[in-house]
Amino acid sequence: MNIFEIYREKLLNILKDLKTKKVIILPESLNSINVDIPPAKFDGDISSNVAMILSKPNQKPPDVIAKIILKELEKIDEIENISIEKPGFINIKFNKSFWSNFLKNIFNNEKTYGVNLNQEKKKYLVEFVSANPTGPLHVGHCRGAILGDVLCNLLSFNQNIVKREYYVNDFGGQIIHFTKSIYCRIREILFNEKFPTNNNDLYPGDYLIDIAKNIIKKNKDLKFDSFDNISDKLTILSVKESLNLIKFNLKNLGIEHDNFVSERDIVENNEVEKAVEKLKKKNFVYLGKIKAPEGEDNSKWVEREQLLFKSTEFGDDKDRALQKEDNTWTYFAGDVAYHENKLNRNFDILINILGADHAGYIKRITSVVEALSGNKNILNCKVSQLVKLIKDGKPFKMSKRKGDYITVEDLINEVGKDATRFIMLNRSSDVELDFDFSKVKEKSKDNHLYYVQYCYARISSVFRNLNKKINDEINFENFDHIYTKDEIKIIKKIAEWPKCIEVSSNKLEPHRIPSYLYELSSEFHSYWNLGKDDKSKRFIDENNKITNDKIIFLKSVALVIKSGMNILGVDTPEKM
RNA sequence: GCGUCCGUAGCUCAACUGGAUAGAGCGCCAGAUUUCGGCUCUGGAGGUUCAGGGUUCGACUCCUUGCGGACGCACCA
Repeated sequence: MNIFEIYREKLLNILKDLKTKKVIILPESLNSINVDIPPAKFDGDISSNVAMILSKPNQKPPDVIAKIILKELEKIDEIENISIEKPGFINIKFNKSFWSNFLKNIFNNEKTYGVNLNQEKKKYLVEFVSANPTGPLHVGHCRGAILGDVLCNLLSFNQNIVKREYYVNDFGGQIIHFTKSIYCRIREILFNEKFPTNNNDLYPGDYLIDIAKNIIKKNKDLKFDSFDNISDKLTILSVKESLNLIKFNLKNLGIEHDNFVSERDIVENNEVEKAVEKLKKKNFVYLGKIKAPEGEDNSKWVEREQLLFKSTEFGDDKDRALQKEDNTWTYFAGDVAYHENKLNRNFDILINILGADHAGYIKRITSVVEALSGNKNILNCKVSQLVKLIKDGKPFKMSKRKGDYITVEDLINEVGKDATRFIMLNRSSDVELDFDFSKVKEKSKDNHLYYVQYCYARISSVFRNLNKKINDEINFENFDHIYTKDEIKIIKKIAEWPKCIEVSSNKLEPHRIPSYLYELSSEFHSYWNLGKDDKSKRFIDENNKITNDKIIFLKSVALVIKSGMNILGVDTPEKM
């Protein structure tokens, strides 16, 4: 039940009809014809730009075209009034009973209200977080994690098949350093050997001590007398422990991945060789040299002949190295193999969520996916910009105990899962985000999460006071109630919900959802406040009764809020 | 030097892949309510959308040049 979609269809049918009658000529594409919400001042419910689009091919001014279409639209019963505005917009106003029919239709199929049913269903693979398994998650990972999770929720809400994936970088230099750090901590615990403080490669964080203790406890038979003897086994154990830490953090954020892919497995299964071989066959690999970047300190730069991928053919600014000096694979080579692995699993769309600091990586990875698949549009990378934490108007750091990081755990302990998720999603991921602790904890209109949750709680309280359940069946017999102007304003907002979902999922930009929910809540609270002065506008009357139309009205608001909050992964408590 | 993202009200940000007179919240001003200057409610002021040029019926949105800010620019992951 998307009234914008329905009326777009109706318009297109009218156009096709007029075309066969040779009244008008249609342009090649009808995509730019849309049905929208008119600005509030025009007293219309929906509007269309159709006349402007048809103006050129027909060589007639828009208002002339608009008048032709208007005549056809007038035949539709539920339309009360049509007007043509300045350049040629057509504004449609529905009659009053339209809105009760609309609500009735929502509850005919309440589970799919908002779902874009006309959209083609696809198989998505969303890779997100993929933080190095060398410690707990910190705030920097948090925004991308939530963005990825909510995109998945959104896509599956729209009935697509979605897999959440985490790429575990359990291979390479960082992991060796990490394992060595764990080894030193174990020696510290078991043999009282002082942890080296002069080695910058080692990880200093205190959480390593906990990991070390866990490993000792779970592996009583292991001997820690030589790093070389134990490093293979210890690497696996260390990665496992720190991955557990990450999974715990993610769980507290309400996030669970379907699949963890290990870089080590990719390398050890010779998938890198196979992927590079494939690129070679397609002639995208050669031996060559890379120039040092300009404007930086290049004193240490050594130019050297090496195996390169021709990413410049796809618009990258330089070709990218596949092999290191010692002939082992670069991180990029591993990622090439990983993406070949993804491609072989037959998804329609791959989505990667990256942090702002990895934005420079996008060009080469999209290049290589295009090279491997021949498909330019299969991989879609989303970047989430930085988060600035603010307390008392100043940027601040929370936990010194755990190194310089502010961890996800700190954040959740401080403000909770729901607030973290809601605030992180409140802005476009393209924009830096201020995360203001004092505001997040405030119980006022300023706190958007609180305001939306409060709306749901108020609705729940009505049902509670009446000893009714919000999920009780609705009686639609003889339902043709005429809603008031104030109510219709809110019902119109409810009608916008499918549009909000459509735009959010097409652009992969879920930040519209919190904004939408805030607007809906705001209108609902205003309506609620009207009941202060005007008792007829209260939901429960003097005799402690409620009318059927008000139940339906309340339930429709609750339905949309609940459904929106589900997508955001945020709770809707019935009492606050 | 190059690449990516951003620049909108005093502040924090929206603007439905190019639509109409650019919208919210906070702050400010004026009222209402209130045992209070706090909370809540109603209304109001506030804009050359960083600057210039271009594309068209129509530009915050697209192209181009410049300015300003953030991030990145190994064989590290």
